[in-house]
Amino acid sequence: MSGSGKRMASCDTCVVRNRAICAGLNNLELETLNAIGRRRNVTAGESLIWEDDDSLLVANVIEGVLKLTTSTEDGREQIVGVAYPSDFIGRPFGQTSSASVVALTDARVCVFSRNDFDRYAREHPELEHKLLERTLAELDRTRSWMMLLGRKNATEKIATFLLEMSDRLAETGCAPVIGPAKRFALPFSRQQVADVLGLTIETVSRQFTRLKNEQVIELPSRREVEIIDRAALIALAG
Amino acid sequence: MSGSGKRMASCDTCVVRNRAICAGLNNLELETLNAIGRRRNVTAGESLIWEDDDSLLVANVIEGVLKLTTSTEDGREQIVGVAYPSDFIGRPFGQTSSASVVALTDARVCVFSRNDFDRYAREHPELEHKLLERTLAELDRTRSWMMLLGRKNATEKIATFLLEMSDRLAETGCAPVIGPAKRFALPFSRQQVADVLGLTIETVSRQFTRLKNEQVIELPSRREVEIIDRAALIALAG
DNA sequence: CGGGTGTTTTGATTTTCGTCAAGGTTCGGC
DNA sequence: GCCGAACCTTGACGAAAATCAAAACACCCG
Repeated sequence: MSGSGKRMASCDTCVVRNRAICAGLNNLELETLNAIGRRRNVTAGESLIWEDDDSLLVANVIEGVLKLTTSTEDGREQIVGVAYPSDFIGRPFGQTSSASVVALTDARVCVFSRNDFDRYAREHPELEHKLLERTLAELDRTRSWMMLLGRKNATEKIATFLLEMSDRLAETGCAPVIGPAKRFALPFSRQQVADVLGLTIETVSRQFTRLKNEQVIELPSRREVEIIDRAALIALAG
Repeated sequence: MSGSGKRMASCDTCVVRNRAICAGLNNLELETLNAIGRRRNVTAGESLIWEDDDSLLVANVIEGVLKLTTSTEDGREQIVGVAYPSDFIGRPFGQTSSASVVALTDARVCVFSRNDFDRYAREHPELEHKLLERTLAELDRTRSWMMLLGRKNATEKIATFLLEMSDRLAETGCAPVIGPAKRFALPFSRQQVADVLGLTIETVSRQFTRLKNEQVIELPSRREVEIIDRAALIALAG
């Protein structure tokens, strides 16, 4: 038995084993990684990392959704990223983290101390490569979000957001879903949607209502969205 | 002689040799890298990479400043990044580039075909590591810019922008400047400042005028800025 | 040096979204 | 099933920035 006590369950059974940055490691490498990490459950609303803290942790998301946020002193908040299963979170390599990480749903993560992880990564180029690819992809996504924040109006923001949600949440589903989700549960409150899009909660609410009235979407409950007219949504996304 | 014809001048004399991702490579490694890259001059306004193109190139900036932009079909533009000497540009590893790259000033870059670079990088973990550190830093910067785009008002945006310019341009100077630049030449037109901040040119112009009237800055010419009251600027940046 | 072009500034007006305020809805606990 | 708290929606209003328009300025080139 490699693990004892609080060490994590074997990576063999990990549901993100083939999608996270640990994909491609052989059994021996995986065992070493196993030895420095541990599983942790985070309940919705709980913080995993604080802004400007020394960023002691990095982690892989196994299950659930988490938000990355930055805020100003006077309390304005902006969500700068969203982490889904198999995503990597935290800031390796010697900087303090520029964002806090808070669970939006109950979540399960596989955490490492930053130091342990840094050391391990430097010894395993294949893992660093995976991390690099992931970071480049995240940078691309972030940049296209800048376009949204800087140049799109409220309607375009909401439409773009709903389309992205429908794509991202489809990937997460257990069944091999073909294409984007038509109906899904939002992992965000209205305020959090506002914090993603750089809007106020009132504007978000009004836009949702408007899209519902125009039969573009249906809102079966507060947290659920059904896309009725995807083409219209795409047109509105600009 | 390793190089013939259009191959680049030796990296030995490169001014960013110790700051770019090639720092830390030994002479042999550098020679191989030398063999797949070449120097290129880009004049102000010229494109190096087009949005959604197959991104055939990656490059290191040797001298000058370049912008990374994305645009919507209807012509709205957002500058999503700015590259200074020693920065890396382009999208390695198999994706199409999500932004176009255009020179703001005359610039000199050291370009590689994406395929050559990818192959070389995978064989040189030390270089991949440098690239990873750089990408992580860029992601941090981009995220703090999202905060600005989503949650700051015009005054705060302009103040933050001027402070960042003063820091970034100081680093670039030849002399070992201590601290941020008090006076500097903007590499951006008013329209480009607007495209960085998600504002219109008129709003940018009015904010500049206002800061000048309030004696926070001086504007010796269209492209020059002098920071008179840095503390006030910091306070305004929010 | 002067004229033409493109850029920037300034002004007037409109639009969008934020703010403030009140009323509903949902949900969990007792 | 009722109560309270948190969350969401709606409305009226106001402020900030966008838009539209025109004038002023810088710069290039003959």
